[in-house]
Amino acid sequence: MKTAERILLISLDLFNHHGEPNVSSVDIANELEISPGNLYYHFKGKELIISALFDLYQREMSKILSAPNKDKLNIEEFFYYLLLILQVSHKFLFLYRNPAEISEKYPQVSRSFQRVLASKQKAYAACIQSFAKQGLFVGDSKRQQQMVELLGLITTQSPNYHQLLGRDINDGGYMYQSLATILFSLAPYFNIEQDVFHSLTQLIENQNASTSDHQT
Amino acid sequence: MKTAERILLISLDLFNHHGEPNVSSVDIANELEISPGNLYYHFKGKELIISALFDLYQREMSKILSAPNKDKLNIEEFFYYLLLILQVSHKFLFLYRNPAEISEKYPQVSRSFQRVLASKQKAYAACIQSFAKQGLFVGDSKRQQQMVELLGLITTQSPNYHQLLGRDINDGGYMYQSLATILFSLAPYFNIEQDVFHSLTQLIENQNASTSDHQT
DNA sequence: GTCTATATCGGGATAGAC
DNA sequence: GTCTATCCCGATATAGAC
Repeated sequence: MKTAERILLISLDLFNHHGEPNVSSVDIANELEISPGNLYYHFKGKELIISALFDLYQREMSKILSAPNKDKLNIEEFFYYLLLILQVSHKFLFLYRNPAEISEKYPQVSRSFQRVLASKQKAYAACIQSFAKQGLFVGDSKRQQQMVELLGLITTQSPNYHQLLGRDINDGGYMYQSLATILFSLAPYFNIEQDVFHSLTQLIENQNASTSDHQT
Repeated sequence: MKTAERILLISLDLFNHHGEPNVSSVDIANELEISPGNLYYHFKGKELIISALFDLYQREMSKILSAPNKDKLNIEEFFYYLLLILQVSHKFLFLYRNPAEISEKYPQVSRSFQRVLASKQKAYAACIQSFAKQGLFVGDSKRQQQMVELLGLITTQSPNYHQLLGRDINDGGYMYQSLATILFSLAPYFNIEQDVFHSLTQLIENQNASTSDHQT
């Protein structure tokens, strides 16, 4: 593997685990067992590493966002869609962790990030609207908007929340808990058969159990 | 006002606005128009400032948490209770912003913080349980737990969420939006008269409007 | 209590040899 | 492409005068 690529992968890993500000260029170089000088040959500063990582994130996220045919989405597809989004977000966790700092230190990245998130919200809105049209979601436009807001909150902030409470988030088990929470909030507004709801619940719980065996 | 106290107040303000890691001791000294040496006379390092601030937070928060008589809580009281919690959290916003970093740099504070949050979750659970006993909340214990989880997520993470989307959070207007979101998620599981629900919605919206006139 | 001056340290950044 | 050596700078921390 090329050095430049290795740098990005290791940096991503370190940023996700320790938080971007806690990782210095020297840390990255040490972890790779190369010299700081060499690191700077490939990326002239942490800022460039971060924007390269952000580009990766952006590409992966927009691929997913544009994927579903939102005209006749069903509920299982929707939850799978949410899971994909959670997984990409998890892969680039560090971006979600300190909005205040990112926007102070890397305003460029921050603005692009906000655009990505805005299009994510738009995609959610499209999904809910599609459900409403199909008669699956029962609620006026204000409630639809509330639902979109709640989806955004849960999908972007649940890792922070779990970490705040001191839970281990590295294994990503929190993602299934997030899906369960979404299902919980969504269900009352949803016009779905009991067995679909039930099987979806089971599915999420099983996944959750399989990743969280060793948690508190 | 004593210098030590002034230091705490200014530090709190700077931390909340710019994020703790972006504020150096010199910044604090400059803002106060005192010398760095003088600052160190009062607090030997940022760490001590932070734990002093945390003590203030802890005291204010536990006063609120212990306040309500949870035996026969009504819904209006509950929302007022939530508002108080949101307000204290907002006052000490910086604590909520970077769980990863706080826990790496100040493990002591981080652990105490987790204890406070745990007791907050307990208080939510007690409220929901009380509602359930009064027949106001309709849902098995699993749903009650989900509700507690969602309350925790919304009340701790909504400022991060709004900031992530680039919204201005300094005026605290997001708090009413959070209450609206909570009402939205809670309502379907709640057995309340239409007019109570309606007046509560109105109340929250009016408050929201009065703070968010100048927002996007 | 408050100041000035200074020491120390770590991260960011670059030059030049290999 | 990679290394070593070095520089710069900002943040932390302390000593000693007033």
